[in-house]
Amino acid sequence: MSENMANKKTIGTKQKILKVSSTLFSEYGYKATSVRKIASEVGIRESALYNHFKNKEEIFLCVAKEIFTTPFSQNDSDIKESALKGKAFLQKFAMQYKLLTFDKNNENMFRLLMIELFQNKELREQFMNEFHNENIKVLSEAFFIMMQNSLIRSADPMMVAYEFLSTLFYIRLQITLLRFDSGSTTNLSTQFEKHVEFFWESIRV
Amino acid sequence: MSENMANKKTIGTKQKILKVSSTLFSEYGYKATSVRKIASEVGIRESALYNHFKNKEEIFLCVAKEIFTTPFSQNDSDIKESALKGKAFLQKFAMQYKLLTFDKNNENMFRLLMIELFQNKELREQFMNEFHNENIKVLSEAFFIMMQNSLIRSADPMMVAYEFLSTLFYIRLQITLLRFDSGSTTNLSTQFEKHVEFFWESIRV
DNA sequence: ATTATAAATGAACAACTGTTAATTTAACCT
DNA sequence: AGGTTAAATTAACAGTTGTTCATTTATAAT
Repeated sequence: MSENMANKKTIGTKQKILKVSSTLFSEYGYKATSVRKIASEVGIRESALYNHFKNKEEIFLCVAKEIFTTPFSQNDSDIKESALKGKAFLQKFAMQYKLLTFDKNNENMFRLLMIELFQNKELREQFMNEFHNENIKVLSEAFFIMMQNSLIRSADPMMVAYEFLSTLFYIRLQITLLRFDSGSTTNLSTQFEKHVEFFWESIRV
Repeated sequence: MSENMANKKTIGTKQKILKVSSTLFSEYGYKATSVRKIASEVGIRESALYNHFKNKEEIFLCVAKEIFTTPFSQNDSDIKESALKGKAFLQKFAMQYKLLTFDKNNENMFRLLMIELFQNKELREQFMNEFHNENIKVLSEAFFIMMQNSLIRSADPMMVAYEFLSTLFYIRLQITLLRFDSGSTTNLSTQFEKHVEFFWESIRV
């Protein structure tokens, strides 16, 4: 019971530190975010941070770990099934991508990723693996199945996956940029759907 | 004569400062690059920098100005002519994009752009205007002409331009990331050509 | 009530930041 | 040779950085 309560309180401020840090890091980047700024927004002195984290970098690593917790993951049997639906699969995939783009938390994480991409080697590798390769894998499996069932014209599935994914990424980057300056994204928000339409017309047999 | 020589010397170190700064900024970003580091790599004391630039920001702005000096720019008559060649136009465009990607100086500038994209509003706007809109304009004009001449299937030219450009950007980002870690880009270097091939098959009538 | 433990505080540290001032060095023109 | 001027140096500033340490405060268990 003692541990429970103690933990509860600890986790309370610890979580608060992570939340505040996440916001600050994703706005100003690692270097420009000072431990004093974090502490002041949490409501404690900077020395109190060190009761919860070894140092600034540990805080950052904890925040960065959340970047790649993709909320949607499809297992292989799912893919096999939905890939048979052809266009509907692409629509679903693009819609999930769109949801991530407009989700407040994911938006912050994406911005943090972009800011620190060239500063942090580990982040770079994770970007390649979990952001790129993972999506390419899912997509190319789906395109392969579509080709087998003659839903789309035959080509290198990985190539097709690359083409489909790259535009999604570019749309997301542009939207994130616009929203960072509180700009309107009404024009771009339908881009995901338009992309699927265009792409399907490009590959369907 | 006096002014000439004096200027020559001034421009000598001034240029050297810009060159060194460009390298450092594009590796560590603005905040993490100190004036002392710049000065030491130039071979002077940090106070001597202020004989050439008002402050650190002015150095950065001078460096940043070079980001968008696109070495290739096509005027309207050029576009009209080469667009009629259809696929060849896309190949030429992609090849120029590829050259920029692998050009040492442009590579640094691109990295700097990515690093500071979410830190500098002016850079963000310039990215949108000169990096995105400018290319979209050229491409959509070309696609429009191709549609008029029934070289490609009819669609919204800007939409098609967007689709074509986004993949080029994504390839460039990936190559720049790999090269930053001295990774091999042999797989990706042919991606530009593959993209054109795939895309042309997607739109040709 | 006493004790044990975790969390927060205030103060200080050494290192680093961008920038300024006074001064010296070096190159050029007359 | 003397004078002018730009460019470099040395030294210092005030502020910020991440981090540590001794101390106090608060919480929960015995």
